[in-house]
Amino acid sequence: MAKAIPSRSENYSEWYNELIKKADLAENSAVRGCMVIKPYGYSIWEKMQRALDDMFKETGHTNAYFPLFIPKSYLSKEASHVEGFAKECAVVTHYRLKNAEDGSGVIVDPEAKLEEELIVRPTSETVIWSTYKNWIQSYRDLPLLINQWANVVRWEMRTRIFLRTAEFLWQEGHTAHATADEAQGETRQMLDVYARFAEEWMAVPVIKGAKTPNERFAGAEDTLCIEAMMQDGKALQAGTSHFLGQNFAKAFDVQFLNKQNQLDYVWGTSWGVSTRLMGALIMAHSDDDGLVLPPKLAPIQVVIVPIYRTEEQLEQISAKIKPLVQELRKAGVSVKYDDSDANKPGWKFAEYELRGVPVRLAMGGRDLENGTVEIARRDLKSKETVPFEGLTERIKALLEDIQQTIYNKAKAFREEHTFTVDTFEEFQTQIENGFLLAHWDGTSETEEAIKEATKATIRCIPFDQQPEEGVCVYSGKPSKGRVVFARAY
RNA sequence: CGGGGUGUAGCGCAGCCUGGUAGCGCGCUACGUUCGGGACGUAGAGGUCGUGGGUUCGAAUCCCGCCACCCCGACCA
Repeated sequence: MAKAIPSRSENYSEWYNELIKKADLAENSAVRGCMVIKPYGYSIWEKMQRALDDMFKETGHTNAYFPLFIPKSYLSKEASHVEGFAKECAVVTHYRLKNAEDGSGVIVDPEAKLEEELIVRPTSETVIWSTYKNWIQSYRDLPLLINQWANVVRWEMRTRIFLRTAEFLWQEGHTAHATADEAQGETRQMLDVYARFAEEWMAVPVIKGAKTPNERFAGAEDTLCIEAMMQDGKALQAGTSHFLGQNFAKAFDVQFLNKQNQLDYVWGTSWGVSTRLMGALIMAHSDDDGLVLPPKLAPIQVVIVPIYRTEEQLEQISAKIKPLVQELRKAGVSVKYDDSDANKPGWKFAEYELRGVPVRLAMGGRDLENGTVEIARRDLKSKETVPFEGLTERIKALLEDIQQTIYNKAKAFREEHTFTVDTFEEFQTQIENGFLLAHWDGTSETEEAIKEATKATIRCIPFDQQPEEGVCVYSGKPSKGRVVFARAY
């Protein structure tokens, strides 16, 4: 069998790039740093969107849409926000083109300069809070719980498909509340939603925690995150939820009359996950033969391949398979019967493995005689011959088992690659291998120094941190608990 | 944005050093044989050699600019 993609051990990032191309998920576009998400990849994203959107609705949010363009003056209203994003903004300066006089093509019409430049949104806090000002007068208008699905642009220096592209798709929730407590509750609630989505749908275990002040979102009082481990031991920030305090309310003058008839600024949150989740999904589970998808997000959960010599044989097989396909669909299983004559069975097997289809059935002459079918699972690369009867129930159970098995595998991997370290020497050798739990003195200086020396950052101060007296792995100063260090994407 | 590398058919590559008819494998088309792990034979189709200049009788090949991608840094979801 021809090797379709490089192995993870040979070259991890080449494996990642080739896998994305060969599995038909996405490709680079003609535009620097921007990707084309292909139909197969996009259908995974749609499944993610659907599940997340349902969870947002269940927690009381509604969707809305705000403009792509942000007046330049809005961005500068919140001081630390503009500082965080200024270096990576695309700016619209003109609104018209014209034919060049030398006939060389079209040029920007210098006559058509905008009075005020427009920023292509890198995130929408500013345009949304400027709108909320008009929507909120009273505590009766609160809480305001809104989400939008959108694209944003951040002019990154170095891009990687799905993980960091100049344009990416995401959702951003923006909420306003009457009290700090309520906003903090919302911040935590949405982080929990993200964690549940990552673990139950993506089968990716995550660590929930808070960012250090250094790593906080520009304009936030507190940033919560979920962190996942990839198969090279590096961390990927999979979602963030920010408590904005009254920062944006003050910057955009969003005040309300509370029940005591006093004027006060509202409390805000924002939270988001992006197409970066696609990168997490790929890197968490896939192997050297291709993609491994959790059944809950797989566009095709079951593929059925007939094996035949003659037209008659194919007809006999199809006569058995087609009712099964109907039955599976009725049971909510997405299934593809690949009876195309274009490729041979062996080719199809390899192709669907590359695309990460969780379950494959094969039926040939032998099975016709015996009333059996061959059933193979992608995650373990195992196969067995089973009776044709009762297949629907068997497949439903198998899909659940695969979902759980790949979650358990990813979790076991993370545990095997998480180390408790107490000396800086240990820290420096073990940081190659995964996550480190180490004491930290709580200062930005130490955090920076460790980053400088090891390229590792504090991924989060975990919520489930055990109170434990200790000394900082770097400075030797006192610490009250261990934080998670790792190299990150 | 700094350092290194790559760009030739849909994909993977050779040719470039030493300028002179653009090649190989896979894929594609047709027909036949095949079909339980990426089949085989025969006959075909497919190229502004990334792009713009320059040198030359002549440029994929030599020189300069630009663009894109990959790897390593700094920055970041």
